[in-house]
Formats: sequence, C-alpha cells, structure tokens
Amino acid sequence: MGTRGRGRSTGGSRRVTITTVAKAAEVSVATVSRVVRNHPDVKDTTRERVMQAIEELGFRPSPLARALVSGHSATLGLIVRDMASPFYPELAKVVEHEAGRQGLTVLICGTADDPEVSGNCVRRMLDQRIGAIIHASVGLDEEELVAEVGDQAPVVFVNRRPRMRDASFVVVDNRLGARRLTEHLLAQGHRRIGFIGGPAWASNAAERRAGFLDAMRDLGPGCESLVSDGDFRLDSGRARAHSLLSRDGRRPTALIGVDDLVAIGAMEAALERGLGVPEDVAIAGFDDTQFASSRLIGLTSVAPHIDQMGRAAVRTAMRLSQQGRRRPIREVIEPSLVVRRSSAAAGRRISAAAGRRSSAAPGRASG
Amino acid sequence: MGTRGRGRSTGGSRRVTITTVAKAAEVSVATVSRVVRNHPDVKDTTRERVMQAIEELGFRPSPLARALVSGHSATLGLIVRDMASPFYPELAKVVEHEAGRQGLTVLICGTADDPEVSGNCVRRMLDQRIGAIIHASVGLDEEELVAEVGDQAPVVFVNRRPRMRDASFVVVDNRLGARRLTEHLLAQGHRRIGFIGGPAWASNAAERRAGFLDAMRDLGPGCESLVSDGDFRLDSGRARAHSLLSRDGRRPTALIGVDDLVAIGAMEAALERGLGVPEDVAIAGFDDTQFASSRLIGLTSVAPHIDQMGRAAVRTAMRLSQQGRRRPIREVIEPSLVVRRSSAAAGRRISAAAGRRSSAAPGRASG
DNA sequence: GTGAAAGCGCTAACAT
DNA sequence: ATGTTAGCGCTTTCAC
Repeated sequence: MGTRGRGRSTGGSRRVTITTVAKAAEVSVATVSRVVRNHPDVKDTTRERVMQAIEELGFRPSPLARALVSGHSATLGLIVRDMASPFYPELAKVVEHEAGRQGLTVLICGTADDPEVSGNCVRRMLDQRIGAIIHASVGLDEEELVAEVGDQAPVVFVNRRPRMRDASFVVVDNRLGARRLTEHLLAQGHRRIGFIGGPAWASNAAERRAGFLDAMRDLGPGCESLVSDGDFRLDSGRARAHSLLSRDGRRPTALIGVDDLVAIGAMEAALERGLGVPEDVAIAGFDDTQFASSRLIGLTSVAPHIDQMGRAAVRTAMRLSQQGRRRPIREVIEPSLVVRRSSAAAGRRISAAAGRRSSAAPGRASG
Repeated sequence: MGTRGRGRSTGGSRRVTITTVAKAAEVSVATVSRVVRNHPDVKDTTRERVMQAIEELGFRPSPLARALVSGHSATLGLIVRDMASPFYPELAKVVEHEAGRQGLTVLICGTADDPEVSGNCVRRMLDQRIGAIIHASVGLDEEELVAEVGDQAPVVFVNRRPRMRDASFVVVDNRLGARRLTEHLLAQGHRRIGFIGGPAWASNAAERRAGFLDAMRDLGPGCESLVSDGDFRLDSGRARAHSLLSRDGRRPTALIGVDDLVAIGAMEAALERGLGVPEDVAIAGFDDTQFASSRLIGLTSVAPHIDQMGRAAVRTAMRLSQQGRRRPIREVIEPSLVVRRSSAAAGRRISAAAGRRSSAAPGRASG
C-alpha cells in the first residue's frame, strides 16, 4: 500500500519471476514451481522457505507462461447471445463472480446467434488456450462448435440442451416450467392461451413450447392453444401479441412469452390495444429477470434460478477441465413459478413475500 | 469447413506454429513473424509466398506466446460495477462488439465497487499482460488503481471523470444533462423538485447532482430543491423516494433519480403511495437504458449515448496502447434528453417518434 | 525430494 | 530484405 512510485517503476525493482524466487529461497525453479502448484513432492521445510520467499517478493506466477507451456490456462470463456438481453447479464454476473472466487479469469463474447461471429469467438478463445467454454448462446450448430473445439477445451452448454450425446450441460427443466405455468393459467380459468415462441433452432424455446402444448393437451381438454413463433426480441413479442390479440371474438385471455423480454413486448401490445393486464389478458414469461420482478411490471415468470445455473456452470467447467473430462456432466435445475400481478386474477394472488426470488411452485405440480 | 474429424484430431496433424509456416514457405521464422505483423521490410513476392503458406496451413499465431515475449496482449479488460445494473451490460455489449471487430478479446470483471475485489481483478488482468483497461466502475480510489497499474497498461476511465491529471477518459457531460433535464421539469411547471443521488464517492453522481442544483439556482429562482443521497440500487431509490414523497404538504412534484434504476425505484414508490406518474409526480432518470425506454415504464431519461461511449472507449484504449500513450486522451459526449411519459405533463409531450434512441434535446439548451 | 535441461510459440535485437 | 539467436516465464521429463 502506498508504493508512491512516481509512475516509472522505482529503478532497481525488476520483475519477480520464478527464478528470482528460486534464488532467494536457494532452491531450483522446479521446486518453486512445485510449491506454487501444490505438488506433494516437496519437503515441508523447503516448502515453507519457498512460500516465505514468494510472500516477501510478492511473486505472482505468469498465467501466460504457464498457459504457453502447459497448454491450458485458468480462463473461462463465456459465450452469450446478447449481453443486452436481460437473462445474460444476470448469468454473466454470477459466472464472473463465481469464477473470480476461484481465481479464474473470464473472457466474454456475444454472438448474435450468428455462426460466423460465434466461430471467430470460439477460435479466439481457443487460441488463448482457454480452460473451458461456457456456451450460453443458442445459435451455432453445436456439431460445428464441438468439432471446432475438438478436445482443446471442455464445453459446458448452459440454458440449452445439446442434441448430441456426451455433451455436458446445465439447464433448467423447461418443460416442467412451462407445464407449471400453464397449469397456473388454467387454474385461473383461462381457456384460450397463446404462446409466443422463439426461433425454431433454439432448443430452450422449443422445450418451453412443447411443455406448454403438452400441458394444454393433458390438463386443459377442450381448451384452445395458439402458437406464434418469433425470435427473442421485445419487438417480436409485441408484434406477435398484436396479431394474437387482434383475433376478434376469439382472442386469447392469456399469453405466454418464450422469455421475459418477449412477454414484456406482449404487455406493451396489450397496453397499446387498451387491454388491461391481467383483467383482459394475463401475461407471463420465462427467466424471472430483474425486469419482470419490478413492481411496475409485475410479470409472472418461470424462474430458472440463474444464480444456481451460473454457479453450476462454473463448477462443471472446472471439474471437466481438471478431471480430463472423462465423461459428460449434466445438471437439470428445477424451475419455480413466480406468480405476479400480470397473471393474478383477483389482483392479489401474488404470494405474500413479493420479493424477487420468492418461489411459488406449489406441491400440486404434475408428475 | 466440414473437417469431419472424429473428435480426436486426425493422426498426423500436429499444431501449426510459425516454424511450420517458415519451413513451408522456405523462409525464416523472423520473416513469417514480419509478415504476420505487417512489418514493411518484406519483399512483396516473399510476403505473398508466406501468406499463402499461412492460408494453406491455417496458421493462427498464438496470442499467448506473443504476449509473453512482447509484454502485452491484444486483450482489453473491462471493469464494471455490476453487470446486473442496466447501464453496464449495454456498455459491455458495445465494447465487446467493437473489440471483436478489431480482433481484440475482452476480459470482464465486476467489482461491487469493492476496492479489494477491484484490486484482485486488476492484478489478474495485469498478470495477463492486458493491452488496456477500460474502467467503468466508480469505487476504487483511482490513485490506487493507477499506482497498481503503473505503466503496465493504459487505463481509460469511462462514465467517470477521474480527479487526477493526465488520466484518459470518456464521459458524458453530466452537468449539462442534469441541466437540460432540470430545465425541462421547470418548463413543465414544477417548482419543488427532488433529486435522489448516489454515493458520495461516485463522481458521475456528484456531477449530476451539481448540475441539478446549479440549474435550479440559475433557472428556478424561488424554487425548492430537495436532495437525498442513496446508492445506485433500485431499493435505495424507492426508499429515498418514499421519504421525499412523505413530506406532507410540501412534497416534490418531480423526482430525478441519479440513474434509471433509482428512478424506477422512485416510480415504484410513487405507485405504492397511490400517486400517479406523471400527474402527481413526474419522474426522470439518467442513462436511457432499455428499461427506461419500454412503453410500460416510459421513463424520461438523459441519454449518455452508451454505444458512442463504448466505441470511443475501445478506440481510445487502442490508441493509447499503440502510441505508447504519450499523453492522455479525453472525450466528452454531449447527452440528450429523451422525454417520455413519466414527465410529460399533458400526457403527450413525448416526441413523435417514440423509438428508443430519439433524442429530444432542444435548441434552447443553456450555454 | 530435488535439480538440470529442454522446450511452449513467438518477438526483437543483431547480423548479414 | 532476410536469417540467427537469445530469450519471455514457466512446466515437465528425466536424472540424481
């Protein structure tokens, strides 16, 4: 603290390398290296001496040199679709925080689900001998991705269930989430429900949609399901909602957005048409993002527990990169339903604690 | 395309290094290196030959080795306060995108304005021989930061004007923004205006506050200014707003939040007190984030032009790291005021094009 | 348990 | 205009 150097480093203080430490501790660089890496084959007294030298000199090993020689660095690559879409920054925050706690650095990259951007991104990461890739985008065909990566780094898919065998992933049970949400809406008396979906290639969108349709079939005999696919953007949600809500006489009384942003687009559309939410049309989304939880919006949403997902992703990535990734690690998180004003018929079915993370998944969940 | 390798790399294909290329092109590694770095001292025919070898072999230089020997890498470090606060992901998106276009990798890190986290973060980045640091957090005392970094990498402060001389930065003119906003509110007939500020150590918060107070003094003689400082979180905004709005008889008719999140907290508070926005109390914020621009919220906000800021930040970072950063580069962006429903007295003072980025800064701006 | 030596893949003098 | 050589700071056999 308070080095008070005048900008230029203070004359003599050359950079502290492993060699410096070796000399100070009167051992070879190999031994210092062992100590730093916690290799067992070091006598306790030696270890002590080296540790002290490290401490005194303020030695910090160069991740660069380390990565160059060992072939992989303590760096995580996080690939997202769009940092500006509310789900991703929340995920990024958790991942970065968790990674930081483990001393890992996080490289970030936003593809716009453009395979080319995505490819560049992955290549740049591999060139850095990245330790593991956390892939939370949905675009690039995963075959290509995995082929490109080969065995250069383990890949963890997040929020997306890859089609291929032996891939590792951390996802939320989207079908279950959709089912619970649908169940909730049916219980509210809705008989005509619209689903505003995502692009065909997005597996999580497909799962949510399928979950909705299955639930309608199983639980809402005689009810009508309307599906309209768009992409993940707000404007798409709005446009699709407008079109669904314009069916005179037969318009849906409830709308589900494939994610919160789309649902918010739908809310905007309702507003623009002079429809009250939830009186005229109930609306719900997926992801339980900050946006949804604001009382100004009060959007009912399926919570994938982003923090849990993020932490699991980092843990998985670390395990894979350590254990030589013998076999895939898969994790499925149970979603919960957070009911808010946008779908609360009586205006007060919101669970007592209106706080953000309150889970309201009831016991009556289907089997 | 379509390498179709069976996972394991296809037997013989060893890694392609600069030496491989040198052999193939029948030149020395130095020449290949020159070609790769666009060094002028290479005969055109030679260059051609090398380029072709590079192409054919699919050679990609190792950023690791490069950084190790040259002392700095093509990597940008982005330090933010909180990825989950709407301003930052929008900035991160632009920075990452712009960096990607230049072939730069982005390392990200969220401090919670905790100097310790921030310090670790900076050290990790320096250990990676980062090319430049874009610092968009506000917490760590910049003296410490700059001392720690020394001349190891150039630093660009973004969205924060450092107190020290010869620091580079890209900021928005917060005082001007605050003045324009205040002017707008006064023009709407407000005579008692509250300002919900940020923490004392945040320079941008201080500037916004000062701009507000100055404008009130200059333009609103006899008007009352109420200031209540909090932090940058939504809950802080809500709490502060509640307290300001509870002054019976003398409550403000307009509230400014130090950023959009705080302003939204204030909107929630108004809602909770049964006050209409903007009829009973007008509300406005800073940053013009996505959140603000949704019609569901329609928050009047001062736009710092995040995209412009982000691009300028990357440009500045690159310039500094190339030109040996002789002298600081400073850039001040002119904000514009985006008027939305939350402060539109008649309910229709919203500029015709209700789109997100429509700037509504009028000519009558103060000198 | 410890050390010596050979690189990892490149750049940067210095020769030529 | 091109080649040679010495590292960057570390890990990793392989001896001892």
